Amino acid sequence: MAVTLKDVATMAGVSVKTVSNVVNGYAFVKPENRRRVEEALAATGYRPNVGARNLRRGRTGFLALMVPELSIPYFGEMAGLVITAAQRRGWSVLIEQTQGTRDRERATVDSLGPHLVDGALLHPEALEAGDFPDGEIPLVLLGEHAVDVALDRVAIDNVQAAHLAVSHLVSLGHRRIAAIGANPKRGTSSLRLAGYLAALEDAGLPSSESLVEPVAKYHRSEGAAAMKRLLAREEPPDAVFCFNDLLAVGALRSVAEHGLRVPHDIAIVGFDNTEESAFSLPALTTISPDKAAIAEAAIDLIHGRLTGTENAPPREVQPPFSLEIRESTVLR
Amino acid sequence: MAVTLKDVATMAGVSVKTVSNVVNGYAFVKPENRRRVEEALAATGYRPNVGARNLRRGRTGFLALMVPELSIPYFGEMAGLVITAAQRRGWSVLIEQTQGTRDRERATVDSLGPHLVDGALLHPEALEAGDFPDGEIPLVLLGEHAVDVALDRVAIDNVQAAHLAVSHLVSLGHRRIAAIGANPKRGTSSLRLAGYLAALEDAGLPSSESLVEPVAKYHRSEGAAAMKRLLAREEPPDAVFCFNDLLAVGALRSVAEHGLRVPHDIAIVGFDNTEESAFSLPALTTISPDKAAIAEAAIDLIHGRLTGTENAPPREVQPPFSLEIRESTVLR
DNA sequence: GTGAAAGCGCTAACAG
DNA sequence: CTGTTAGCGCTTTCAC
Repeated sequence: MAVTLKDVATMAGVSVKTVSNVVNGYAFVKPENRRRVEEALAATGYRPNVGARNLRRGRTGFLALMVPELSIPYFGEMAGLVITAAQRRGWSVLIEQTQGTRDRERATVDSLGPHLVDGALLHPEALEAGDFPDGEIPLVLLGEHAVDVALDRVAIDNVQAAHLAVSHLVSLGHRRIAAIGANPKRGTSSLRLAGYLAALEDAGLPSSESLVEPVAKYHRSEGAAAMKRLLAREEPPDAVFCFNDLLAVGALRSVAEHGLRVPHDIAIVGFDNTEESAFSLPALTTISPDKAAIAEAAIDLIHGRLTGTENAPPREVQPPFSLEIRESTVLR
Repeated sequence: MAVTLKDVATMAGVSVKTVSNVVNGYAFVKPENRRRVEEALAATGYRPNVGARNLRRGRTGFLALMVPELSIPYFGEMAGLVITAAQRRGWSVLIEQTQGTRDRERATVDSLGPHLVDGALLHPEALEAGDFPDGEIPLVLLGEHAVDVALDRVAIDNVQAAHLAVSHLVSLGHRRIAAIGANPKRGTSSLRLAGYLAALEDAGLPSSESLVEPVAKYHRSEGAAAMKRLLAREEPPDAVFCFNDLLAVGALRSVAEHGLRVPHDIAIVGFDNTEESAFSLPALTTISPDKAAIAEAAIDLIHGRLTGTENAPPREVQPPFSLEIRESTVLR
């Protein structure tokens, strides 16, 4: 069996309290006792029972991170950064996958008691306003989801980012700029769509939705299929703004299979700056959100709620982003 | 404050035990009482305190998964599958990242008390035999790491897989087959290297290590750099076996930048069949381990240790793998 | 400075 | 069938 505080106390000939004091770094312990306790600690290889400690303290030491799918590069990268950021505050991270379905998201959110985790970072895809539990633990929303709920939120300015991406295409002289990624079923993509339309309008280009290709999922295969549809049109576009890098990678493939070249015949811009996008052929021009800043901000928000002013109004943090210009729009 | 079992009991006018029985689905409860308890449960919105329950039961409901980096596609995909497999057994998964350094791996492994998690799946990169703690909780090793320690282990047959990949290249008529990925500092790549060398030998080709390019990390940039070195040689290879897909993707880029074509001038094979590899240009021929089977097997092993015969000798499971033939070796 | 004792919320005996 | 009673291992009053 595992060594308990009591075992150590008996061995050192002191009370549990004293051992607890030593273990928790309490300063005022008689040197003599401290020495004996430390010896016993070392001899037994004592390790605190985190569960018991947390039961007593009323915290768990865990944070939950809810994402659609870890196999999607953006979420894999974000999860890695969140884990790193959480670690600095002494938290371990528990990951839940929802596949982006409302059912799974609701089930996950419902299971998040204050006993299980101290807080949670949510990347919802389909959750609606009423689905959120009443603030037992601090929740932070990640990403652009448009749901209207009074929670802390961290996301880059998606409208501006999309605007920047499309303006880049405009400045390169493209006139028929399509978009891949609108998703009518979910509010998810509305901001990027808005930024796209606004940029066209600002450029004096016809900003209808006729050049917008919807997709069901933000996966490579959907990007490829959408690009095929675009290329089959009477007047194919001369540039495409994809709502994420995965879609853009798929689009790249369809363009190549069609015998056309990027960026000569069609320019392509992605979104997320996943590591993969720097190595595709051609490398993708893409919106690069400061992912580390997103992770840090989210962890800080949770930490703030837990320590400071519990009932402050919801905060919204917008980390910086930039446009990473690569070969898919500008040939080196 | 959160609702406790006691609150519900008071409200329903029964004892905690009865409420506990209802909550835990114990069959024999007087219908009348059951009804009242269920009402109270619903009225209060009671949710069990997992921490307390586990403290009592001596289990935690958590499993740890240790990987180098979640942003590496293979690990992102594996983590996703592990979480899914664990969920079916009622476990939540805690993810720890080590960057593949021995220090961080050791720190992680040391922190894995029986109080924190019920078991752990480890994907060590640099850990050595003596670094493992003495079996307080069931540990399962993932991947080909060559360390010699008496633990359950799940990995495809890396020697055979590498052999298959290289034999494919041989059967296509290639004679100067290089390898990218040997890593002298770590034992990690020794099996794939062995398979590569064996395949060359079996084919009657000179199997020296002269065509082997070492890398420090299995990242795209290292693959690109290694391929550059290969292309700068007096006699460049006509095919390359990369020890993972990331290296292969990097290699693909260097070949393109060099003005050569894959597979016409150089054929390339990867390893892992990450989703990205199906969409690179050209799509990668790659070894495809059955990742879902790996995840399932690992979870089953932990489960087995926890329920069944604790002290059975270590088991080694070798899930199936296959060769996914794509454009980087055979033009469609 | 340190010990004794209470109890965090829950489940597992053990009576009844 | 159900109530009472002990703890799980820890931290925290509160005395001494």
